[in-house]
Amino acid sequence: MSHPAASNPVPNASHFVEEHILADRASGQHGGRLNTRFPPEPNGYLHIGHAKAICVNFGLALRHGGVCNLRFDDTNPTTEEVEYVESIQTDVRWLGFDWGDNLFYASGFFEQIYGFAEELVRKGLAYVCDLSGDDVSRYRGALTSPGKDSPFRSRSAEENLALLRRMRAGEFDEGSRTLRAKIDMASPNFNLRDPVLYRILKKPHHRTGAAWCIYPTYDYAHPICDALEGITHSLCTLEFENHRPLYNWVRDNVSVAAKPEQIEFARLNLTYTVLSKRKLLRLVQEKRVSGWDDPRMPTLSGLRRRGYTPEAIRALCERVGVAKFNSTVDVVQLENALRDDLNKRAPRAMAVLRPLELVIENYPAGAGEELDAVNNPEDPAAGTRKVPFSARLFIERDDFRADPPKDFFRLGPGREVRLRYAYFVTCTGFDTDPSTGEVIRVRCTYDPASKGGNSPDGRKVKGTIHWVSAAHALRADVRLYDHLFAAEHPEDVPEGTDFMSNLNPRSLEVVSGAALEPLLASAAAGSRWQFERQGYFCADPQDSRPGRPAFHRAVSLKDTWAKVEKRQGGQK
RNA sequence: UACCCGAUGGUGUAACGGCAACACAAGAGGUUUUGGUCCUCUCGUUCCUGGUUCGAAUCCAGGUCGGGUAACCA
Repeated sequence: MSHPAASNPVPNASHFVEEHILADRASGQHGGRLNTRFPPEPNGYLHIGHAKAICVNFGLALRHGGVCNLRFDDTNPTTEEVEYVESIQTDVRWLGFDWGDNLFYASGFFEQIYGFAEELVRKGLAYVCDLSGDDVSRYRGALTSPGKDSPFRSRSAEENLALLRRMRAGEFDEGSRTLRAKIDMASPNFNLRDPVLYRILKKPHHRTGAAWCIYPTYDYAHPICDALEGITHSLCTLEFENHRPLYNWVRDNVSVAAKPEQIEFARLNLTYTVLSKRKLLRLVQEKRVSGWDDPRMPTLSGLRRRGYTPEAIRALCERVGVAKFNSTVDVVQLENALRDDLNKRAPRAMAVLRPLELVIENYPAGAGEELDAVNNPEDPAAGTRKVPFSARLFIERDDFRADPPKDFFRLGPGREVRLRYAYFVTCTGFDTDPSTGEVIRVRCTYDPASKGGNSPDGRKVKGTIHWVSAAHALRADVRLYDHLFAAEHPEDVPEGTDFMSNLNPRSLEVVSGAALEPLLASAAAGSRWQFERQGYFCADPQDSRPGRPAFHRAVSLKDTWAKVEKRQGGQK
């Protein structure tokens, strides 16, 4: 029977899952209700891939007056910890979603899940199997050949029930027995070749403590939790497609009233990034990053610390869409979503990352003044501020060239530029370190008539550069980041190596002694700024010291000049 | 070799049998006190072959290519 969605397109649906749901509601499926769920396993921190699942599940509920539950899928105590339970809640809230009272744990249903196991046993649909792990997998058969029945498959319901109860009571060793569904050892779908429902795990659980020594598997527990919570649409990723028949088997063979349906969609992949909890855990454990919240990590805590906004992440999730094609999104999409958001909101400030002294020879020594600067040209309501100016400034080392190429618009001998919000200055010369040849000071004169950066005589300059008064500069440490991985697809590696070999050795550059405009001394922890002409930066309390703040560069501004220069370099 | 799923510009998505659209990237130009922002323009014989139809990205058949699946992980 075809689904209503197939023959009756639904307007206002932005993707196939939404279309499916709207069709269900229109036809009265699930009593017309919508209840989704986000079911993380608390064995790691949430990352940008989870953000997509969160946005899809919570977003759908929000848009259509439904409910989205947060459920911890904590059926395997060997890898799960409370630290993760807490971070996951923090991250989901930070992303901007609220589960209200609908917080659940699979472990909260353990008693009922077990009860359904006894039901399956009584119905002759499950049996206790004494095969070892190796034998279970041997009996399962291969891709092209059917499996064969376990010798324990035909035990009586009474015997199975007794055995199951003894399993629960802890009478058997870990790994010595399992409860298995009796389905079809010859099924072309491996998931139906008598899947394990319960295994013996003599491990304490972070919520149920020592109450259990048998734990249900995902395939068995998940549909039951969904049904018990009244989930209508159980959304998951593509690799569970083959599990759907098993999902339905469990749902239909235990006495739960609800009939949730599983729908699969493609997970998010990003270039220059790995998104697997196992791999991220390795980066943390092997100390290739400073922790789960290292600003280079694709975790939500890392992105947050880096300066990403929840709005930008949600915008990305909206833009990538929901489909069944396994794709990889260019990481510049993420970066661009942040630029988009922060361009509108972030206050501007001037910050010189690599200071080079600029002396204005005709500006009265020892004098100074305060100049007006616009806080955000995109937002007039943000107002203006005063910036201190004097004869000795710092400018960006990159903004001066002793021998500038033709299309370099910045400062060079004899050239005139605008100091943003200040004056036009003309370079009169520069001093070098006699031993190294390095430029240590640039000299110039200013035009008093150009105060504020205006040119009353209509004179044009191609370049406008930022600056900070040397005497007023706030010294700070600034961390510049590049992709954590140097390869576009980090998992594409030659035989014998793994994704770790693609780590980018230059993913972190610490610039110490940047010169910032004094205003930044009051930057609140986590506040985000645009350092003019450079990028968006976030104040980090963890790395700051008194009088010496630290900033992370969340993302650079687009840099047309860098592109031009690179192209010219490539021509040579 | 079995089963399941998929295929639309460089990338990610849209189209619901009727002019292939949007975002990003790339390129060209314009505006600009950020080489930012903003604006304009350029960039596709919809994987192939055949069929149904007045008409196919869409429906059908066969193929090709890609992904997933043989944990007591989720």
